[in-house]
Amino acid sequence: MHNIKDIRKNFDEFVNSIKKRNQDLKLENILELDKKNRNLIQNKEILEKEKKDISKSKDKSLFEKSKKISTEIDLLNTQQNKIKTEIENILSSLPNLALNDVPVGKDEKSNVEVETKGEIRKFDFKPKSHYELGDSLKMLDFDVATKTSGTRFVFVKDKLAQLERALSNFMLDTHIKENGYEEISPPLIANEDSMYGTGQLPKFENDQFELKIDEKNDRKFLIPTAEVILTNIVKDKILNIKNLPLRYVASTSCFRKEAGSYGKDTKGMIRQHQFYKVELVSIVENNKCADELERMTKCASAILDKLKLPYRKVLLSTGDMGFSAEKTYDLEVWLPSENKFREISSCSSCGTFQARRMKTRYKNSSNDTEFVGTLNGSGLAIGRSLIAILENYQNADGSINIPEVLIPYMNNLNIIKSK
RNA sequence: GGAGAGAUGGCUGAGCGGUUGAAAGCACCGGUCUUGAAAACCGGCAAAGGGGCAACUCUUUCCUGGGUUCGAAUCCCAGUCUCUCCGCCA
Repeated sequence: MHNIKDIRKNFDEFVNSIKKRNQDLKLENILELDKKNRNLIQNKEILEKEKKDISKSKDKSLFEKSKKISTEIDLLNTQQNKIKTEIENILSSLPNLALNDVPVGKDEKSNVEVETKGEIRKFDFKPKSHYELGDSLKMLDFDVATKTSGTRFVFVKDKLAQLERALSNFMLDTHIKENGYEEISPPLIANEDSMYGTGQLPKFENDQFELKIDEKNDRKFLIPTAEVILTNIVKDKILNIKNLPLRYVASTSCFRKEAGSYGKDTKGMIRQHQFYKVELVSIVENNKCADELERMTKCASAILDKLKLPYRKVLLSTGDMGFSAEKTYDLEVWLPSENKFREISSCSSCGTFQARRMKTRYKNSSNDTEFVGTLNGSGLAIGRSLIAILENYQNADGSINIPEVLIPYMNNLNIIKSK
């Protein structure tokens, strides 16, 4: 959420920056609405003052007049509320502005590779895809998932299910012990307010699974990422600067409709309606976002280092970033079967964008109230990690070696073979 | 599902229909004292919005939305949430 005052002050600049996010916007009338709004506020305040003075004076002869003023105020109020909602509707649908060091571009083609790490393995046989491997191991079952649930679901079974658990525990342990994150096991359902706070609503309602609960007002959604629930921990709060930064980690299921991705990644478990993800969230003083983003990305990439998976780090362009982000690094892991890098983590700084929506503030060193900075990142997506291990650690006979760091989490199993 | 209780500033917690934006305590900030710290004492300390270059000033806000009243944190109605007890259940 942007501050209307800032927009008012630097309108042209604002329009320019928002255009970089590829928004076709109808911003022309926001200044006009703002002007009207402020006029109404001023008129209202005059009347309110008058009314207040009358009631203070306790002068009975003025009571009738006060009544009249009340109806006038009511009138102004309805007018103002209408305009205020209009302004809010516009503001709440505007994406965050990109930082200056973010490459400008329409889409992922303008992303900038920052670094490549790890060794891409040379196979002396044709590497199979994860779904071929999973199928021959009889440990990934898409057909039964289709039967019980529909497309874009999968049954992970036996040793691969264990591997999935192992990945989750390994990542959690690492972030807790080495990176100072606090472990949270959160609700997987978020209310409308929280979804608004992190920016999933109102614009991306179509991507969300909404629950039918027998309640009148409060809408509930399955979380598309733990970011929603972890970030909203601090909703409506004024935090003590001493407690910052707050760093949370959670391993949760995530639920996405993947609306609009028809025909994309339909094979395998790259793109599912439900998947596990270990999520990192940081709440920081707003001038520390940039540093925290570097730190967070390192925390995520360290997992790939430990798993000895080859990957590259990419700085997303203005057109490829998410709605709430001001700067985003993606980590992309190498998938031999596709012969390319695929996203496995996305780390974003949102600046004060989400904090404004959530009303999360802190007192700075001179005791002024300021909005916090929020960041979130995957550390990492579990499903895609599983895929990456299957494909990168496969042997010619279809068996899978277990990455060294995971062996203790697999009860010392070091290879997965079909029975 | 049945029966009660409650929702007030960063936190805890008073509150009478009329200088209550709100007592008190804690926390926080500044000062005195101290070699330093602590303690003690003194002072400051809500947020959002409007106007003003500024000093400053005005308005709104005591869960939310209605209502009564010249005037509502305080009275009435509806809703949301929280807690306690009973029942049921992982």
